[in-house]
Amino acid sequence: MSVLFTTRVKEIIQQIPEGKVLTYGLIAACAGKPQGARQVARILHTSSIKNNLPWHRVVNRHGQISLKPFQGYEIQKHLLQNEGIVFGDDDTIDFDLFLWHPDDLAHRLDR
DNA sequence: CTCGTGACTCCCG
DNA sequence: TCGGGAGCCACGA
Repeated sequence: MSVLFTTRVKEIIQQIPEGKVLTYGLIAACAGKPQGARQVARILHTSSIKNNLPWHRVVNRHGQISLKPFQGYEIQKHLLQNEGIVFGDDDTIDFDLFLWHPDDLAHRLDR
């Protein structure tokens, strides 16, 4: 509430632990804009370089990498696998195992 | 300030 | 089941 949407997005992404992932929509919702998934992607794209964010831990709501092949797809997949995340036959991540569940999410919204 | 773009998501047919 | 269209809004030029 007291901070910018952009700032929140960065904070949330930085808090994602290794071996876990989050979706664009979820991050957007946590940051206060359930419809801002696309903005998360843009913020991520621009801020990941400056702030050195773990952008590879962010995937779309299907549990798949949104990037197209030769556009970062392989890199992200490699980084995730390197952290212990497993991809299914359709390059899908199992949310039951790897989706990050923020503990104090509700509490975080008041910050 | 205005305009174009996009690492998403939802809704319909 | 799957593809196309529309909405969303931050960022860079």
